[in-house]
Amino acid sequence: MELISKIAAIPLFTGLPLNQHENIAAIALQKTFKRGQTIFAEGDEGIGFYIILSGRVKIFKLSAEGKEQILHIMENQEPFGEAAVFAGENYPASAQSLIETKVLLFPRQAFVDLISKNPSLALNMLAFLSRRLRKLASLVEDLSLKEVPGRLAAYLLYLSDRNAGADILELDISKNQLASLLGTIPETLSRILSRMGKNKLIKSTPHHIHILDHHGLAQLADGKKRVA
Amino acid sequence: MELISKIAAIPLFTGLPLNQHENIAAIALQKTFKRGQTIFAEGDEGIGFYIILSGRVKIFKLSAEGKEQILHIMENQEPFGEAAVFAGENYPASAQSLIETKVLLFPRQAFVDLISKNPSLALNMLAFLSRRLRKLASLVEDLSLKEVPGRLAAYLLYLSDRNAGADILELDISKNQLASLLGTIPETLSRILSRMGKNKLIKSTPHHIHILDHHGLAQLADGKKRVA
DNA sequence: GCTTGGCCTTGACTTAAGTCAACCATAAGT
DNA sequence: ACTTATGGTTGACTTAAGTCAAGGCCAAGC
Repeated sequence: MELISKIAAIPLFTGLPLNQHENIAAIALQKTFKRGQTIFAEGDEGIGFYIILSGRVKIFKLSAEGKEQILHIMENQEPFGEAAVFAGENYPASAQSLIETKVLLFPRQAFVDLISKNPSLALNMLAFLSRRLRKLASLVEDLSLKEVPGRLAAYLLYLSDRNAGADILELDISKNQLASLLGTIPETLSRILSRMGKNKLIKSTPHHIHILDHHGLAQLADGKKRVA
Repeated sequence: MELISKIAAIPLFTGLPLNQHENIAAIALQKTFKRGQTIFAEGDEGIGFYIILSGRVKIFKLSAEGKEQILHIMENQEPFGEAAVFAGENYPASAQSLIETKVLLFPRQAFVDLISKNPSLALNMLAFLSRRLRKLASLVEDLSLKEVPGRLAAYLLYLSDRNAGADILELDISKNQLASLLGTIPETLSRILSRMGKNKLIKSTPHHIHILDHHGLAQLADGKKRVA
């Protein structure tokens, strides 16, 4: 069956005995969300966790006044909502699709049963949670210890790294969303992009950013330089 | 042996088959750190993870200019440094003892072996990592979406909750450290404590904070009010 | 007793980034 | 083709919180 081959390709499930893929497929539910749909909201009961088959999802928190802080942007075959499965009973943040998105939903109890019979699945999950923890720790560091130009520089270098050091980056999220990911607002982001442009660090167009000076961005990212 | 009974009492190890406690004890190393000692630094090779037997440890990040952001304060029987065991190979943040501290160190590979043979240990660990993830997400939320008075109010209420809703809180960390935990600096913290005092929300003394108005603090914490 | 050094507080000043508001450009809908 | 959103940019202004500097307080040590 087709679902099994999809599951076999998911990093979280690599290294498992092959027959386990069937068991996993047996408990998974396929779901589709259109652009902008809420998958779950902070505080909702944690019915299970999700893996993205295609599309893109933001995980975020909202303030009382409606300001949004994005914690992660999930793509590809990444899992999300796991924290609610293993601790507490509700989701610690909200999830919304940014574009049309297909996911697998793994109901809580069935997945816990599965994991308690598969040590290597447990270890995979531990690795994923640990990586998530690292990313969040680094977000805290950025928010607390860097100013916005530094955060942006770090993010651009991160994108470049993910694309084998490419100089031309395609922005897969809107600049509004990027501002929210960086913990700022669109106006500030816009001003800083333009300052970076004047400093010949980057060239910004609506959907792409061209990196002109990797080294300069790196200095910005770790606070060794400022942008005029 | 005494070590085994200590291990049996640690939350991470509850629900395990009794004979496993011996195996756990067999791989644990006891260590003692004096006040102010570095247990590991960000980027160090992750040799294993720790559980606190007594004392207090801060987990933190440092900026280029030396500003510090505390991610967690660990006490009692809490584990730390796990992220380095299950993903990546180095510690994502630094750890330093705040007072004299005794820990157990579990070497990486030995513990991974143990966990892959004990599903309930794996599930316990998943629960701990998930809770850590929640706490970090909430720190991000605080840093990004609340101002300092709101963060402080939230922290005071959290302390009060942990003490069965007590009104008189003993500060177990210095105000300098508290400032670092809240993502600010001692001067700002000091000013805000004094503003809260003038607003009859709290009464601050060197080592204690007396909560006068729970409701008012709660409103501050979720941005429904401000402090003059 | 006096001195030293943390720790904390207070004041005067600076600054990064947020708010408010106007405006432009591109894409979509009638 | 015109209108309407939506996303993005720019300018003038405000503000929370940081910096720099001075001073107070208490405990530890000579």
